[in-house]
Amino acid sequence: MKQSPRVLGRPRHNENAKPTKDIVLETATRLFIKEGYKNISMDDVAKACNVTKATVYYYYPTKGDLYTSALIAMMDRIRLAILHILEQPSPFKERLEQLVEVHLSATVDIDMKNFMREASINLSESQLKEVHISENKIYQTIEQAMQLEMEKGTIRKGNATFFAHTFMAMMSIGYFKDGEGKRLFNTVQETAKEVTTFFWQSVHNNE
Amino acid sequence: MKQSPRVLGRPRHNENAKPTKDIVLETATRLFIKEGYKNISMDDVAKACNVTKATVYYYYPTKGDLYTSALIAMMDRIRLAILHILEQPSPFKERLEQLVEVHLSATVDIDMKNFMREASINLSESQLKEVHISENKIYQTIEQAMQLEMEKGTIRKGNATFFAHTFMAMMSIGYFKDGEGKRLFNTVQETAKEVTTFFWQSVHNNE
Amino acid sequence: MKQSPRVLGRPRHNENAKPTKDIVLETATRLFIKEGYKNISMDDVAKACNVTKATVYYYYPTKGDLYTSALIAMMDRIRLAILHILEQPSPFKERLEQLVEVHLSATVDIDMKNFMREASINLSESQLKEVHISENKIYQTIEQAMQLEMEKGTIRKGNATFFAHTFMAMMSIGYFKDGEGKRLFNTVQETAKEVTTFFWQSVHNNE
Amino acid sequence: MKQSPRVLGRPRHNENAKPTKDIVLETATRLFIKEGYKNISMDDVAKACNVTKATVYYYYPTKGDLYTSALIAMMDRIRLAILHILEQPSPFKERLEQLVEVHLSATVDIDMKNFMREASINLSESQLKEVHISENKIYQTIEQAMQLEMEKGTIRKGNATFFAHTFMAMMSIGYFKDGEGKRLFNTVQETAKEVTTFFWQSVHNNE
DNA sequence: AATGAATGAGGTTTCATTCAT
DNA sequence: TATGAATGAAACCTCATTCAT
Repeated sequence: MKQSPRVLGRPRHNENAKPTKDIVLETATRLFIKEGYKNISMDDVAKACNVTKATVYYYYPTKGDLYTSALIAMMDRIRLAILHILEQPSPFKERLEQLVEVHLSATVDIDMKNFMREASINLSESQLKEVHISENKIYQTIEQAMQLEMEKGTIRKGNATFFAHTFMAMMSIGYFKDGEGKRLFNTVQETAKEVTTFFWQSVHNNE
Repeated sequence: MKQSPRVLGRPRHNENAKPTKDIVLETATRLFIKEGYKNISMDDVAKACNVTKATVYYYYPTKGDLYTSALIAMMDRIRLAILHILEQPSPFKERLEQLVEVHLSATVDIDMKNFMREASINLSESQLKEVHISENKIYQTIEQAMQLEMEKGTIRKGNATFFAHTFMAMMSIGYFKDGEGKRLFNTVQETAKEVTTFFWQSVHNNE
Repeated sequence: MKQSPRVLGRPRHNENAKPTKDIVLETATRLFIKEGYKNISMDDVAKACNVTKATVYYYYPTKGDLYTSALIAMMDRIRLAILHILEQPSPFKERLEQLVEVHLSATVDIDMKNFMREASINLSESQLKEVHISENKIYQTIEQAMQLEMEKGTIRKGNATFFAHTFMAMMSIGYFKDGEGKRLFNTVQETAKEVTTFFWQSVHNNE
Repeated sequence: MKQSPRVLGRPRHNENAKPTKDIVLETATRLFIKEGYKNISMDDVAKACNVTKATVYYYYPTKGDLYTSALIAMMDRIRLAILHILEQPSPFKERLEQLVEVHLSATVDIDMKNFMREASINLSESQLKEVHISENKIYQTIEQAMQLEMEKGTIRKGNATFFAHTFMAMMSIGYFKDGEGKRLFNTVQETAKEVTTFFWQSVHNNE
C-alpha cells in the first residue's frame, strides 16, 4: 500500500484546518493513553496524523517531550473537568458522585498512576517535574474542595490531602475488569453511587 | 590451619545453588517490577543473572512467557502473604492494618494495576488469562475474609468484592510520592493506621 | 534626563550591521573549522547566526557551496596574512619565524590538510577545484618568496615548492597535543623559534 | 537487488574462515581510512563485510568503539613497521629513507593527524585516551631511535621528541596532491630521498 | 544444560533540502 | 529578504528470536 504522494516543503495553507501541532498532540495523547509510552512509536503517531516522523520531530524535539506535553494536556483537561463539577451549586455528595461518573465515562481506560509510572521510568528529570506539577494541581483542586466542605461542616475535619487521594484511588475501581472482561458494577451510575456512598460513610459529619 | 572439609569425588554441581531457572525467574521478576515489561530486555535479564540470553530462552520460550511466569510468581507470593496475615487470630481491623503495612514495606513500588495493564497490552490472550486467574485469586482471598467477617457480624453486610477492591485501591495510596518525592504520611505504620481507620469507618458494624 | 539623540524617519535597516550573507559565512567558517564538515549541520549554522535554515539556503544553495565559500574565504585570509608578513623588510629568517607565530596563534587548531581531506570526500568536482585553487595560491605565495630569496642568495638553490610545503608541514607541529593535552613547546614563540631554526639549518646558504 | 538469503542463528562453523570479528575490524579500518569517520556508516561496514548491522554491533557495541579499535589496530601496525625498519643494521640515514618509502607506499592516503582530529571530535573521552596512547607509542618509537643516534653521535644532540614529530610531519608531504592530482615528486623513492636529505641537513652531526 | 553467533525488524533521531508565503 | 512547515533518506542503535554446537 503506497501512501498518497506528498509534495516536499510547506503546503498551501488551508484556512479552516487545525494546526498540525495540535493534531499531533491530540493524536499522540489518544495513542499513549491506549497503549502506553513504549508501545507507541513516533512513527505510529506520525502515521495516525498522516504526516511523516520528521514532522512530529519538528514540533516535539524528542519522544519524551511529546509524552510530557501529552500528559500535561490530558491532566489539564481532567483538572478543568473536575473543577467545573466541583464549582456547581449542588450538594457536595452529589458533586462527588458526578465526579466519578464523568471521570469514568469521559476519560481514559486507565487511571493516572499508570501514566505517572511510565513517566517516572522514561522521562528526564525535568520533564518528569513538569508532569508532576500538573498532577499535583489535580489533587489540589479536589483537596481545596474538601477543605472548603470541612470548614462548612459538611464533612468531618481531617487530612484533606489524604481524603483527595483516597477518593481518586476509589474512583479507579471503576476501571477494573476481571478475566472475562466483567466490571464490578453494571453501569457507571451504579459505580458512582457505590463509591461515593462508601466514601461518604467515612467522611460525612455526624455531629 | 585446618583445611575446610571436602567430600570426595566430583561435587554434584553445587548442591546449595539454586537452579538456574529459579534464578532467572526471580531476577526477571525484580527487574520487571522496577522497570516494566518494555524497559527490560531479555539481555538485561540474562546479564543480571550472569548467563547468556540463550540460556534465558532455554527456560522461557518467549519474553511474554517469562513475564507471565514472573507475574504469576509475584502474585502467588502476594496472595500467600495476604492469606498468612488474614489467618491470624487477631481482630479483623488489626489484621487489615497489618496487611497494609506488609504490602507497603515488602513489595514493589507500585500497585498491581500497572502490571495488569502491561500484561493486557503485551501478552497473548492465553498468557493474559493465566495472569488474570492469579490476580483474581488475590482478590478472592480478601473477599472471602470480608465475607467471613460479615457473617460473624464484625463488619456490615455488603458487596464483599467491592470491599476487597476498595481496600486494595486504598492501599496503593501509600505508594504516592509528590514532585519532591514526599509521601502522604511519614511512616508505613502511620499510613497503615490512617488507611485502615478510614476503611473501617465505612464498613464496621454499628448495630 | 536627556533622550538619546535619534535620527528622524525610518532607519535604513541598521547601517552598521553586517549583511546577513557575511554573518553566515563567518559563522560557518568558524564552525566548520572547529568541528569539521560532517559535524556541523545547516541548522547549526543557522542557529549560530540567529536566522533560520531557510535563510542560510537563501544565500548558499547547498551545504557544499557554503563549505566551499567558507574554505576559500579562510584560505584567502591566510594567504593575505602570509603575504603581509613576507612583504616586510626584515630578514627572511625573521619573517619565517613571524609566519609560524601568526599562523599558530591566529588560526585554527588544525592544519589545512584536514580541510582538504573533508573537501575531497564531500565536495563536488567543481567545488573541489575552486578550493584547490585557493590552496595552491597559499603555497605559491610562500614558494615565490622562497624563489626570491634563492635568487638573492639568502638561501640555497633548491626546489622552492618542496621548501614551501616542508615549511608548512613543520608549522603544523605546533598544533600537536599529547594525551594529556600538553604541547611540544610551552609557548608559540618558542615553537616558532625552534621550527624556523630547524628549517633554516637546512636551507640557509653557507657558501 | 536482493541479498543472498541468509539463515538465522549461528551458521555452521567454517574451519578455515577468518573470525567475523577480524573481518569487521579490517574492513572498517580500510573504509574509515579512505572516507573518514562520519562518511562511513555502520551499514556501510556491515555490507562490505557481507554481514548485517546487528552483527557489527554484536562485536563492537558502538561506532565509536569500532573506530577506536580500528585506529589502534592501524597504529599498532604502523608502529611495528616503523620499529622493524629502525632495528635494521643499516646506517641511520638510510633507515630514515626507508621509513618514508614504506610509510608512503604501504599505508594510507593520508596522515595520522586526520584520524586524530576525527577522533578528538567524535570519540568519547576514554576512547580518545586509548587512541592517544597508541599514537604516542609511534612517536616514542622514533624518538627512541633518535635518542640512540644522538648518543652514538650520528646526529647532533637536540630535542628528540621534536625531531620525531618534525620527521613525521615532513613525511606527510608525500601525500600532497595539487588540483590536477600531481604529486610533489614523481616517485616515492624520490620523495623519500628528498625528505630525508632535507631532514638530515638539519640534524646530522658536523663536528 | 548452556552458549556464541547471527539476523530482521523496528526504534529514535538527524539532516539536507524544498516550497509557499 | 527571510521564514515556517514539511519531507525522504539515512544515521545509530536495540531487541526478540533462532540455531548449530
